[in-house]
Amino acid sequence: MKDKQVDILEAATKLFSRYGYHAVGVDRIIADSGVAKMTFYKYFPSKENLIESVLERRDKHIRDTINIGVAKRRTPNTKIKAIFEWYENWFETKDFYGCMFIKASEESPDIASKIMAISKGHKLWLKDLISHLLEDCSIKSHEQMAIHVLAILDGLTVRENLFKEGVKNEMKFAWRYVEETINRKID
Amino acid sequence: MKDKQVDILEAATKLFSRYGYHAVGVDRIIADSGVAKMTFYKYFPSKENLIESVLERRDKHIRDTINIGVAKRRTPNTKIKAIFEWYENWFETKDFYGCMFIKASEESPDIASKIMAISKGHKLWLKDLISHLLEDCSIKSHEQMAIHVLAILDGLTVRENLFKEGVKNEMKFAWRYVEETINRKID
DNA sequence: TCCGCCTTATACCGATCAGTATAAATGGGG
DNA sequence: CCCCATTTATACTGATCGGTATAAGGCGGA
Repeated sequence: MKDKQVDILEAATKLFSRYGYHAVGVDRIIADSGVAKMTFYKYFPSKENLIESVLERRDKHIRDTINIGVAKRRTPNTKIKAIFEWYENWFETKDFYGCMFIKASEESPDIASKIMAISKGHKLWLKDLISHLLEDCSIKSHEQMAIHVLAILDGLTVRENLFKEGVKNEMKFAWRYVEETINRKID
Repeated sequence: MKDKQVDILEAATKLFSRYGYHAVGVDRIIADSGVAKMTFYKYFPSKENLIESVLERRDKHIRDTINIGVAKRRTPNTKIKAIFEWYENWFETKDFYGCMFIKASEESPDIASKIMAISKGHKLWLKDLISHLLEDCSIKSHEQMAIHVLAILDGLTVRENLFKEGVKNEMKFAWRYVEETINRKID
C-alpha cells in the first residue's frame, strides 16, 4: 500500500464520515489529501471504488480494535462489556460523526451494491461475535439477544450523532440492562 | 394547502426516503410530481426549504398516527406496546427505506440547521412520550429508560433498512424484554 | 368579456459533478 | 549518466446541479 494511497483513504474517510458520501466530491478529497488528480484515479478508478475501499478499511480497523479489547478480558460477559466500552470511547472521539456503514445504508438505495454488502458484512460480524459470547454465557436465545444488543448499540450511535450530548450514562444504563439479563439467564 | 404543493411534497417524500437528500435533484422531484419548475419554486423557494417542509409533514404524520394507536389503549404499558406495534407495521410497509430523520442527520453535517432541529424535535417528542408512559408505569428512571427504548426502536429501524429481512421476531423479543423490566419495576 | 391568478413550457445561468487527456517534472537505482 | 515509474499540473469533457428569466396558456369569477 503506497503512501499516497493511504493519504487518499484517510482524507476520504474523514470527509465521508462527516459530510456523507454524495455530498463529498472527488475534487475535495483530492485537495484534502494533497495529491494530483491523476494519482487519485490511478489508485481508485472511480468514486464508488474509493468508497468501497474506505469501508473495507474501516471495517478491518474496527474488527481489529474490538478484538483487542475483547481478547483482554477472560469471562464472556466482560468481553461483551468490552464492546460496550469500545462504543463509549468511540462516541467521545473528536471526529465522531456516526457509523459509516449505517450512513452508507441510508444513502445507498442499491441493495445489491458492494457498498451494501460490506456494510451488511460488518454488522453481521459484530452480531455473530456478540452471539457467540452470549452463547458462552449460556444464553439460549443468543442469536436474537445479539441482534437486540446490536440494535441498542446502533440506536445509541445514531442518537449520539444526532444530539451530540454524550450518551455515557445511557451506555452504562444499557450495559446494566444487558448484564442483568445475562446474569439471570432468562431469555 | 394547494393540490400541487401536496403533489410535490409527496413525490419528494418518496424520493428522499428512498435515495437520500443529496442524491435526489429538484428536476427529478419536479418530473415525478408532474409540475412545472416555476410552480415548484413558487411553493418552495429552495431545495433545503422543501426538505424542511417534507420533514415537518412527516413529523406531524407520525405523531398523529402514533397518538391514535396510543389513545386506543388504556394502560400505560399497552400504550407503549402500541408504539412498538406502530414500528412493526411501518417496517412491513412496501415503501420502507428507514427513518427520514436519522437519514437527514447522517447526511446533514450542519448541527445548527433547521433540518437537524426538526429531526431532533421528532426524536425528542417520541422520547418524552415514552418517558411519560414509563412514569405512569412507576418506573423511576423513566427518562433513561425512555432513551433506552428509543435506541432499541431506532436500532431496529436501521437494521431493517440494511438487511430488509423482517425484524418481526426481534420486535417481539424487544417488547417482551421491555415489558418484563416494566413489570419488575427494576430500574 | 375581461381581470387576476395559477400553471405551463422552454431556455438559460454559473457552478459543480465524475472522469479523461496531455505532457512536464520528479527522484531513486543501475 | 540515463532509465523508468511515480507524481504533478493544467486543461478539458459532457452531464447535472440548484435556481432564474421570459412569456404564453388555462380558467374561474365578476
